[in-house]
Amino acid sequence: MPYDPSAFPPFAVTVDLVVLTVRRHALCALAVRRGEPPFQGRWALPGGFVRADEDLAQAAARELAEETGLRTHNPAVPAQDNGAHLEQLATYGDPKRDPRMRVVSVAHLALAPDLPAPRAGGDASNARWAAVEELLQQGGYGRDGEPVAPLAFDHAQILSDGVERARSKIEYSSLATAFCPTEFTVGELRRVYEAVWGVALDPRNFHRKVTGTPGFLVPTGGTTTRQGGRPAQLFRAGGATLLNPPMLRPEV
Amino acid sequence: MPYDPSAFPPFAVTVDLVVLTVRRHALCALAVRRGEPPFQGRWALPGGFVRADEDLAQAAARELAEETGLRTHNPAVPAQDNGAHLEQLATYGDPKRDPRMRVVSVAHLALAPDLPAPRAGGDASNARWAAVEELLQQGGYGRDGEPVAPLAFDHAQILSDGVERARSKIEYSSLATAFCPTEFTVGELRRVYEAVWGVALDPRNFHRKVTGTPGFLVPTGGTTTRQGGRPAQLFRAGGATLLNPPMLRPEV
DNA sequence: GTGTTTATCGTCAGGCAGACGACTATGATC
DNA sequence: GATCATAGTCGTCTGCCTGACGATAAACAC
Repeated sequence: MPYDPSAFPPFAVTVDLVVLTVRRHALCALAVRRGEPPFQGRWALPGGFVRADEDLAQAAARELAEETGLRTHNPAVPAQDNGAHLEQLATYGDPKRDPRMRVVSVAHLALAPDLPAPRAGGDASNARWAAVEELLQQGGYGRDGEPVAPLAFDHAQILSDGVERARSKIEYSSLATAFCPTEFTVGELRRVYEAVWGVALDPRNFHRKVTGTPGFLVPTGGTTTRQGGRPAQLFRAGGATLLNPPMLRPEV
Repeated sequence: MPYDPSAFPPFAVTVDLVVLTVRRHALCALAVRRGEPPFQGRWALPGGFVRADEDLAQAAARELAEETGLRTHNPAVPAQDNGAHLEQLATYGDPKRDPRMRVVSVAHLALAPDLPAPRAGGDASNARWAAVEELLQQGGYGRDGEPVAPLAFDHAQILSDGVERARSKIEYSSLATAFCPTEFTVGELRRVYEAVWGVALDPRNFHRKVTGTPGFLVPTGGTTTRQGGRPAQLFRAGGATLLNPPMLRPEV
């Protein structure tokens, strides 16, 4: 027994993605250039319509795969593969957020290691990793001196919310490992925290903390010198998802 | 320039509400009885369609007012009034969650003090406060011996997510005061924590903790004996929204 | 007055975090 | 190959917070 369609207003439902990674000590987000109005030529978050037979999480995973080639791993399964972490962020439904029609966007947050190069449907020039700081500054000039236009729609707000979610969530969960390759060193993990929080952490206290938290890190036995200096132990993410006690973000 | 409506599937968008309060030392949620199919006669969370010109938060606030008469206070303004706290929870969009058609529900979480009596559009017999524990148990028997039917749709999942959000959020924010009247005692606040977490807390350590956290509580100067025993100081919620250090939920 | 209830203050030991010294093992440079 | 720079790892110390719990205070019921 379908509803009388006149009994409620019809909406378009989309998923938008905040895809974060850490590159060159900076927190970066995936941005795509819009090829059509509105906001033609401006940068935006990747996203698209939810299909008729699709769950929201499925739609987000599909969009993520289309834009980056990344698989999503099931949160119930420990992070063994190189898949990205994906979770729902929030939903944005201001009646005027899209000038064309009523669109409700279910934003998702994805965290990925540095490996992948962007590929927006095969067209790399229309997708890039940009420093979050750069994407969020209003009307300034980017690192290359070009003027920076604000993100399309309410995507600056969405990106800001996603970054805040990531910043707080790595405090009390093992999510920071989602930014790292399968095997990583304590120093690499520390640089993730430093990039996401934008602070400097004491390497000695950090090492004590993460190696002392049960279930956070599992040593693989191997070592690496890819960061220079003394060889460092390699670790994989442990089974723990919630850190107790949590990592403490230094005061500002 | 409107979209071609055939370019995307149309959705109905609703808001559903998880309205929590603490009554008689138990965490309770507002439930309404469904008057029509599907799930006719079953209990469900209050909610309704988002109107064409309405923001999601507006729709949630409107539904909350319709069901409880509660005003919502702006999170930017300190909680001076008796308004409820309202925040977006998560969005549920499984294609089969409503058998009639494709409905995406943006669930919201509301926290309210004990005062209000339910009034589902004027019909009190179709709305009630029920212990969360009772609403979430599958196929058991309630306190009154009546058999308990599970909540309609995916509302058990939504309620469960809302409760979990509340449980974790009172750890690191001053949100527990949203369950209290404007003026309250340390003991009353402690009983809120005990009801939400389902644990017993040491009154002495709790008192030291909350009175020692800057910005959490502001003494009003008054006292009360409404709980019996020695008169207790009255407090209002302070300006702080984030607690640092957080309240610690005891291990299970 | 005695007992009960609730609020509030104090004490003490254990644990964790921040600050920081010291040592180790690599690659780079001369 | 000696020296330097870099990064990793182990310890120490001190202060703060927490949990456990004793003791006191101020109301009410009888």
